[in-house]
Amino acid sequence: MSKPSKTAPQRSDHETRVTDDHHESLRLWLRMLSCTNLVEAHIRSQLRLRFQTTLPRFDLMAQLERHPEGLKMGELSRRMMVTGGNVTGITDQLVAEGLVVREDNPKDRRAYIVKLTKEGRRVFREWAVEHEDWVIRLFEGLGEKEKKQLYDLLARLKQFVGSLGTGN
Amino acid sequence: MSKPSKTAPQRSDHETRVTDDHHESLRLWLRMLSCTNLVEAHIRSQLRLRFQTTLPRFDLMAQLERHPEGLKMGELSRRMMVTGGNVTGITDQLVAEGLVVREDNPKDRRAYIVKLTKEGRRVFREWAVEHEDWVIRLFEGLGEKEKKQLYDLLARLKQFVGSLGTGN
DNA sequence: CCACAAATATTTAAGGTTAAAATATTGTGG
DNA sequence: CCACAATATTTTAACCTTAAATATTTGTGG
Repeated sequence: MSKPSKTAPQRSDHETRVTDDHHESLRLWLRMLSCTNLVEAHIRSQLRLRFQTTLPRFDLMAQLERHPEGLKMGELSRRMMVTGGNVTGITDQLVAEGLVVREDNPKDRRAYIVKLTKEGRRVFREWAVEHEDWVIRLFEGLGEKEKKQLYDLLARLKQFVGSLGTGN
Repeated sequence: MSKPSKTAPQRSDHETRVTDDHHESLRLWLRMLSCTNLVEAHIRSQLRLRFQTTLPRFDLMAQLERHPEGLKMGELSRRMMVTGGNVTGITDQLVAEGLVVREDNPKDRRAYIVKLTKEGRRVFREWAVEHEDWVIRLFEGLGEKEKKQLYDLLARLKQFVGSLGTGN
């Protein structure tokens, strides 16, 4: 399907098809990237305006909110899909702001357990409600059915890309 | 739950554990974000390994390649969706590397015209071929029809989000 | 012509990001 | 017990990114 090939099919062959596919995938990727950038820019801007915070800070707290038992630095780094050194810096800030704590782990003194503080939980719950509102508004251009379609297509993409290994 | 099983692969990204029915848009957004991050990580890694360059550098050159007449700094910044100060730094590097030039514009001495050099065009053409190859492999998990569906859904999303204004 | 707003680009300060090196702890085989 | 690999985190250097402040030039109304 969709290999109509407006060009002279005098030799409709492998090369032609590969070339078409290249352009399709590339255009799809660029569109996906700009969509994500647009949404992300909105959210960053709102986090800054409304809560004087940043997306990585928010993201780290969101991970901890889903894991009340606490997470190690390395777990945070994997879940946030950033490198470990990065988590160190962001955690330092949040500790300084009193929103998270590093708890010593007597079982393994290499690894902390990072948790939200009481204040961190309180603050994050407020933020999360408003954050979800922004997201809902940003995706209002799609209907229920479209959202589900998009969700499912992205599931397939994610699974495939994830299966290719971390990318050396 | 209190014991982090070592065997569980644990997808480990933005998307884990948001299973409430009423949070469709949020889940969709988190999935979209992690898809984009996965693909982007692959590409950054390859650009670094294969060409010792970075995504912003590559992106700037890609914009110039599509506009042989040259672009002003501000145009680059809009197309790349980054702030102007950013483009200054990346352009400085590429000029130092001999891949782009700032041409003085006698019509308006506020604005340069930035273009690829001959060497820049040569190098970018090589890079672009391989870059397209990476992208097509990353999206091979989707069929033709699925790619088209995804492309169209993202078009709707992009148009809607774009219509909301810049947000601040 | 002149004052001044608008447009363009750069600089600055603060923070996010990475890969690689360094540090510290744990576990294991000999 | 000891050497040594594996694990967990931090540090470092380089780069990307932003928002705000600073020139510089252009255009316009008076």
